[in-house]
Amino acid sequence: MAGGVAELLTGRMTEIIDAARDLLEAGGPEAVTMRAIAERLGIKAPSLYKHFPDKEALEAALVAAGYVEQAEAFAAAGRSRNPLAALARAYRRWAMEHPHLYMLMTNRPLERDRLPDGVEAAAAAPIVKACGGNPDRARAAWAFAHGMTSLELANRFPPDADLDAAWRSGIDALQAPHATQPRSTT
Amino acid sequence: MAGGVAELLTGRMTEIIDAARDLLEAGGPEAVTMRAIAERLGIKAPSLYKHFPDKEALEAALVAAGYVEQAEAFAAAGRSRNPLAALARAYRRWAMEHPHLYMLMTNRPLERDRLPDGVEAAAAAPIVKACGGNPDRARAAWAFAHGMTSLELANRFPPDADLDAAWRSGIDALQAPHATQPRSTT
DNA sequence: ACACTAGGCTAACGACGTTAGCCCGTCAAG
DNA sequence: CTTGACGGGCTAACGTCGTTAGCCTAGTGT
Repeated sequence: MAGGVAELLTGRMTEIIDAARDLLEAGGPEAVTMRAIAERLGIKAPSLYKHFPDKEALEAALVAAGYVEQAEAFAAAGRSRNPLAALARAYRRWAMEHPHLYMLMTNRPLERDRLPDGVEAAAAAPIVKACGGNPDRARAAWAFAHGMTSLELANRFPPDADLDAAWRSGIDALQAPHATQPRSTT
Repeated sequence: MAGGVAELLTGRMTEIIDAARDLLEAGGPEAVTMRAIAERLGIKAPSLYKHFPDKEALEAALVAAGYVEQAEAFAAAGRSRNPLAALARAYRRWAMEHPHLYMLMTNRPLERDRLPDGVEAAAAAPIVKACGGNPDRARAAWAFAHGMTSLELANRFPPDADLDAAWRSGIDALQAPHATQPRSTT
């Protein structure tokens, strides 16, 4: 059984995940209840446990599907010229189109053994490439994008903030163009 | 009415918030139940509703207290030379010391009218100052710090990632607009 | 003396995740 | 055919959660 969670999804499982996702995107996280998922499928809540051991496992599958979809959205942007800016746009865009799913994917610890291996790494790969393979800078850029996105979704910026300008400012700074000296301040 | 939530806290209210906070820091968010808070105070859960209209209001008060405390921790760092780096260290440090509270403060929307006015702004002010008053760059820096912190707390970085290096890389890039070395031979 | 109020209490409701146990259809092996 | 395993439904129920209704008591201002 090694492989952990990388088990294949039976048809019924994907139906369940789709139902959960519809509820999530329509009504936020508190709309995703076992009873509501079941009702949407015309079955009763306990039947869901024939397919997933518990709600957390179901959510983990939802998150995994999200990462796959996200990775697809990023792949195209990664091939652009000025890939960092394009990726940032794609990142923000995807999150704004699926705000609740994005938060489910990033908020809270969510132990990694619930996720198929490498699913996160695949989504992150284009960013690393866009940072010229510098993993520290790539993580910084990822953190910046996630931070902007998370704060925007959580409504943490003042209403008059110019978020486009903030994104530009950050991307601009984090670009790894000239003067990529690891030691800059003497 | 005006003033919103800026009402003063009666003695009993701060006791309740302290109890909630103890539970939060000790057992994570799901340990914070109305019954558990009450038990810690030697009373019963419904009595809490004599002091807070609902659990969300109680959590909002907890979050507000967190912002105040955070702002205090940042104030000192803001007065350092190289304030951006010092603030980043303080930011990360505070979050690591209060991980659950930090997540409660930043995750999920949490409508702002629950918070006393300006409590967020006060915490953000030193960052703006450290960015030479450039608000876009300040927001980018804030987002970077929050992103790094959030991803670290959510266990999103691979175990072998050098987070100190990533922080350094980001701070370095975001420092001042154009390679504004503090003392470049002026 | 009396009413008001702050702040406790018990009982209970409905929604939630979850478990136990039953049942029925399909289908391969005898 | 019969049979037996099993996938995938079902009902009933449990314990926990936030929350409400309604009662009671000690202190206080008039």
